[in-house]
Amino acid sequence: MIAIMLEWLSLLPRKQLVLAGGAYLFHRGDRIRTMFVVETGSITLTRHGKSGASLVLQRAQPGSVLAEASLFATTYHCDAIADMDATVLAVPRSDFLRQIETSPQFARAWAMHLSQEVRVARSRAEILSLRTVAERLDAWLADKDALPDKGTWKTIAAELGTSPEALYREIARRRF
Amino acid sequence: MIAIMLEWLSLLPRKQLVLAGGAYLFHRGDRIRTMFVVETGSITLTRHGKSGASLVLQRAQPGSVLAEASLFATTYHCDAIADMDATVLAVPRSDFLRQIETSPQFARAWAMHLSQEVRVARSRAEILSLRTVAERLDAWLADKDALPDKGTWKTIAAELGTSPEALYREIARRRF
DNA sequence: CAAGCCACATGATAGCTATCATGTTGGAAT
DNA sequence: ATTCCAACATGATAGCTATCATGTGGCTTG
Repeated sequence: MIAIMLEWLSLLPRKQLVLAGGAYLFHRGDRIRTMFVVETGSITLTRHGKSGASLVLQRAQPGSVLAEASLFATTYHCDAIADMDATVLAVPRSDFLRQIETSPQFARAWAMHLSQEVRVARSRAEILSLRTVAERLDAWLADKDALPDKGTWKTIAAELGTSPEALYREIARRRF
Repeated sequence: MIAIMLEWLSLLPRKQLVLAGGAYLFHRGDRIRTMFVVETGSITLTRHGKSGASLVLQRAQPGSVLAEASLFATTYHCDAIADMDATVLAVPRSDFLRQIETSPQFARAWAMHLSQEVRVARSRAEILSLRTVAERLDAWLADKDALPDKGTWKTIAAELGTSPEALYREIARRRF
């Protein structure tokens, strides 16, 4: 029942863009004409403040839709840069909007996608608001009900906002 | 341009529910028939794992829609409890769905609401993944471009996942 | 106007984690 | 089978923050 936007996009006219690592997909202020979905690699959306400080808004992995809110804006409010070599699918925004308006199934899939992203992002934020690695792992497990698979722990550590070492230690502590 | 779902709901049949602090609005496993919006007070959604560990999925303040993903599920996957005395508006899910299907404006408002929530939650998660209070405040400022108003610092501290004292110190440090 | 409360403020200390260093191991590739 | 690499593992240390304590000032309330 997990809707994959990539599949739905196969119904729409689209182009593939190839980006070298470090290349910009768009800049803040650019006019929005297109919706993007990451196919391979990864794209990071960053907002830069006046003071030079910056804030990551999204780390888009394969399958992720970029800047969902851009569907309803006229210009981008952030920069998009390829962290590594990447490919993205580009769908004209007008086609995307028309599809939402004319296909109830597509509109439903879009709403489900957004709801899911909200749920995931909120969970992550709540986990990260916990203070110790032990608490964060507990909370993560409340959502998964099983210890993470070996080979992926480093990734989980990043998801938990901690260092791999700290996670190794916490897991080791639980083997008794 | 900020869509307030509460306003849109005035178009739909709805009831007001009054909850005492500590009361459950729904339990995991309950059949979903209704969409809720918090009017006053606050409602927390919590998922409990087998091991006894728990994860907060959402802290809904006035104006927040509860468990947006429940629009497409048959039963709840979490518990909803009133942190304090609260009132919520209840809209039959069938009416909500029909409104989305029949009113393009409503569907658009719903999609905008979801996009906004995604953006906010992702930003918060990225801020919380930073290690020091200084970095978190910088990131927060990149989004706001101004120091927080006095009288709200405690709230900001919670948003930054830190203690009020730590935030006071960091702000004090910047007054030079 | 006095009392009370709450946010702001700052010092001291303990505790947890990031980081660096240094192995160990298991699987992939040749 | 040997090499190579990345994940897993664990020790030591420095640094940052949570927490407790204690104080100050402004605003509300009676």
